[in-house]
Amino acid sequence: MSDRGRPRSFDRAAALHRAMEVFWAKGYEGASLSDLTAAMGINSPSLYVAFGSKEALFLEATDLYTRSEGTDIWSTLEEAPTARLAIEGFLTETAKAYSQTDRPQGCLIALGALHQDSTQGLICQDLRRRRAENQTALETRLKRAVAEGELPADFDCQAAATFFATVQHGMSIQARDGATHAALMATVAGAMAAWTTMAGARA
Amino acid sequence: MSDRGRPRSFDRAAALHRAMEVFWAKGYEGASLSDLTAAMGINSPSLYVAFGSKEALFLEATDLYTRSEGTDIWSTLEEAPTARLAIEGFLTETAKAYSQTDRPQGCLIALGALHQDSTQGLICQDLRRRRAENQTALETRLKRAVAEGELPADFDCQAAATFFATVQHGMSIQARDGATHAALMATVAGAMAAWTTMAGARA
DNA sequence: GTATTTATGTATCGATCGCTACATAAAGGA
DNA sequence: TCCTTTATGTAGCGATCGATACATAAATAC
Repeated sequence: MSDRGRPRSFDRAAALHRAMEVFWAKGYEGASLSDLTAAMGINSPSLYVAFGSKEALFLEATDLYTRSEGTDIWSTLEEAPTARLAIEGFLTETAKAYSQTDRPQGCLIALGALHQDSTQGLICQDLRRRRAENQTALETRLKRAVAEGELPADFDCQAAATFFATVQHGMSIQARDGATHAALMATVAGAMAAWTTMAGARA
Repeated sequence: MSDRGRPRSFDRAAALHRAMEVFWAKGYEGASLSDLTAAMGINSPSLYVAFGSKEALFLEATDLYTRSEGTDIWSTLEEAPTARLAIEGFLTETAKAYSQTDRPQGCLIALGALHQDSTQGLICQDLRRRRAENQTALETRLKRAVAEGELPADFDCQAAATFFATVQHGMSIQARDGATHAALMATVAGAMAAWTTMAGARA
């Protein structure tokens, strides 16, 4: 059914990847249609036929971001044998990813659209949902550690998840300010110093 | 000399305060001239005569922000008797300020303009400078504690300052996501748990 | 072949962007 | 009073915003 008509003359996946990079570097409102079409190598009608609107393109770009850029960070969380190594790996991978120089610094999910606006309510809402999901993933991993006996029963998983998620968000701003990998790792060390106290303390 | 001509018919300081709130809520690029003039209760020519340009208005607004909203946070840092209380007070005041519901959540300095752009290079640069100054203030306070013997001589003041500054930046995003005062205090507790380890450890 | 469907390139659309020209109003200086 | 200076309100500047109308091109269906 859908293979009728004139075939698309550009690589949709490649164009989406370019769009993701533009949104990542400039944010939703900072990325103009001119920026996007120039980077994607297409004209605006092609963009609208293929993706629908700027808003839809952004949502699809963030989804691609989550599936591509986020995997190293979040797979570490799940696969590490202990919660401590999971958190440490999660933050270490974050430091590595955020300081890569061949791509925008910091996280698209964290920095893409922070200022709520009537015209971009959906965008802010979607990014907030993704941030909340990430924090939930942290909390789930910590709860698993409690259930497995690695952490004490009175360990406040929600508070700890909030803390580590907040640290990661701060690292996005730090990375945007040009922080080196070493500087980001200083933050990771600080966060893991907190772990030592949190995991060792008893009520 | 300057009291010649028709006198200004609006309160310049009050108008600047309104402008600050608009920039705070919407960011630099998200705040349009229409938004600003509407909030300030003036027409655009009055804005340009009184403030010069949108860019100059923003710079003046951030300066006002630093002098007004930032004092509680940063005075605590200087006045607290110990470094531990200084950091704890600094973060506690941050949690209180960022969760006020009668003003925008989070920090103007942290969230005002994160995406560098050809048209707003000065804005980004100015905010980065202010963020760097804040981190330096933290580092200076910690160095003082080392000099006074409160902290060990091998305490890594720079790394710790980076960590606490990053936590505060993360709290801005957390606050923008609607975090309650209690949620922000969970992050503060995490950061202070790090302090316990950092200040207690010996090389 | 013809009809249908979808994509592309050109050339815009109306709306809004930051900003300003212009005439007028309201003050002090002479 | 008249001149100069500064501020205000109206009205609109050129540029750019996100998004489309339109004719044409290129595929399948029949």
